[in-house]
Amino acid sequence: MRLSQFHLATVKEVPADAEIASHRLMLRAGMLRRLASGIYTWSPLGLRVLRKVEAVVREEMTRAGAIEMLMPTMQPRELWEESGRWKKYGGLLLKMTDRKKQDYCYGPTHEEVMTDFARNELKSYKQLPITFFQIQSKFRDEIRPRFGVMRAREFTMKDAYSFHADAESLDETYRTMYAAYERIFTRLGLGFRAVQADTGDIGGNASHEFQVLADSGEDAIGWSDGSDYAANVELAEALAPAQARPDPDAELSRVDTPTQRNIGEVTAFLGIPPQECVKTLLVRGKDGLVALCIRGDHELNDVKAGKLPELPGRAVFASEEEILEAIHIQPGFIGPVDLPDDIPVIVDRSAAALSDFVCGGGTSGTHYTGTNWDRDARITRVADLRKVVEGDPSPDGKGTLHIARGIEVGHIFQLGDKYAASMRAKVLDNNGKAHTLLMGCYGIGVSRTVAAAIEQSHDDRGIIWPEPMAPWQVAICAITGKKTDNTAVMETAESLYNELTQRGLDVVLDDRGLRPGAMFADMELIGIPHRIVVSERGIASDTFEYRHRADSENRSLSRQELLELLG
RNA sequence: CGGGGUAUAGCGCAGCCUGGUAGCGCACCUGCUUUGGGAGCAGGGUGUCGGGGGUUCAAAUCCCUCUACCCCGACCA
Repeated sequence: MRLSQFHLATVKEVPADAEIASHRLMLRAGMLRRLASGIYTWSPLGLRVLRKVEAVVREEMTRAGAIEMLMPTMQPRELWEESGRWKKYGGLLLKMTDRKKQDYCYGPTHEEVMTDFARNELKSYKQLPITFFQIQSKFRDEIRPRFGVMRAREFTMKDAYSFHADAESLDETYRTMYAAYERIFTRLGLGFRAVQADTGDIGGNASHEFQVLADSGEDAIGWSDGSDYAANVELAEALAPAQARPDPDAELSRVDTPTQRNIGEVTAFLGIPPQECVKTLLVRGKDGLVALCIRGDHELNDVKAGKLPELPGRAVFASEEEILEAIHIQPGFIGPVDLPDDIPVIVDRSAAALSDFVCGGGTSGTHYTGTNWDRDARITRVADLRKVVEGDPSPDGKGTLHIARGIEVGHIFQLGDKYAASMRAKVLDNNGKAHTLLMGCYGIGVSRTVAAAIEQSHDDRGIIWPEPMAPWQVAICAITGKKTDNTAVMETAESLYNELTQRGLDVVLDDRGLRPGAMFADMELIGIPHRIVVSERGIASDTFEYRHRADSENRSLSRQELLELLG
């Protein structure tokens, strides 16, 4: 590619609303243009990168035995009614109506269409196992799109679906896909970690997320330093403290805390550490309010809480009005001591292990000290309710947990018969008997992966692409200089360009005739891994100036050395 | 959806409080000079001041309203 024939549109200034490095740099490099909230145009430069990611994904999926196909973005309501997700999927599902008043949605995922395809195409166990995949646009009407393509509403996803006669086969393909994902993210040059994950709304059994490690990541993952245990904190189990609860030795007494409503204020006021406090959170249960008690220094894990049998599948905090109506205690002063008997009290393992603790006093402006379970307060049940924190013991008993931030770029699930059963997708076994298909699904956020790579690899000058993702591997900058006769420079540059291209390298020739500083700044901003400068100076000494994007020094190389270096 | 904010040239912003000729930087166009780290000088404005309504002799500015976007919290590739 000759840059003079391309559309490169870098900018020095960026829109003020770009918050994170990848979004800022994608805009500055001119990879993206925002069309509407969470909806982006990929410029020619951006598309080159997107296509590189797609190519690696496609290659590895094919290597893993998956077969590419393409499903529509528009999906009829009937299929989503069959699976029960037309309503259940909620506001994320963008719905629309055609001129005949037929309802459709823009596909946020393709389990329904895929299962419909499978039940029509697959008749016999002899066709199994089989895995299909596609790379295609999805639309999810996110409540709050942000960070450019990191959390866009329209985005590019690779989604694959496998079909099986039995659980062993599903498990085998799941492991194959897991390995394929490791290969994909490794090949793309990303620092990532596979972690155990919650199955969320998609449902099913086993599930892993592939998280690119980056401080700006929206997910928190817990990993052990003593084993290969790693899990999304939504899922990571918080074990009960090793030591048994000490016997009570304090009297229960009520102290005035006139304006101290939260743990920070109460602990500062009473001069005690937060781990000696119990906070009581009221959430909406299936039947009235439910109290959740956790230690003052811990945070509620709402995914774990949502799975409690007392809750309707998700944890939603009760409003102040609901609380006042039900128990006549102001939030901030609620404790387990004075709760009405019809409110279940679910206590986190760590909170249950406390003695002589501080909790809400049950009347405005007071707290209890010296509180003890059983003697002073009722426990309906002890459960794992909190988020794991740095320093917790690993749930597998080996090592200590650490918390890292991650960007979820891939997610694989064993769905089992979740969709096949409701949509009656069956095949005949070797006895001619119909069996419901088992299913796995495997997603990669292709466009998000582009942003994640930048998040993980950039500096103050711009993007530093891992070579397999770079829009071009090599940039040749032709410095034509002040003399009118620059034929020598251009001829040398073009001959080098031709030679490298013939060797299979993806090369861009910057023949725009800009000043050197402007060329260098552009090539650094758009993150080209290898930069070669062709100038009169170099021609005079029969060398090329070379610099890798990650280096800070130039190297002077002969043509032969250069060719060897670039392989 | 709750809370906070913004909307003026392609981008980043000032002007608004205290109503009176639409402005700055970058980018862009023309010319000359310049050419190894985002060049200099001179000239050029490309605008429905987000939309609608109101107050006023006069509205970017004051009032009402609508819309869009952004940030902080509940979703997911």
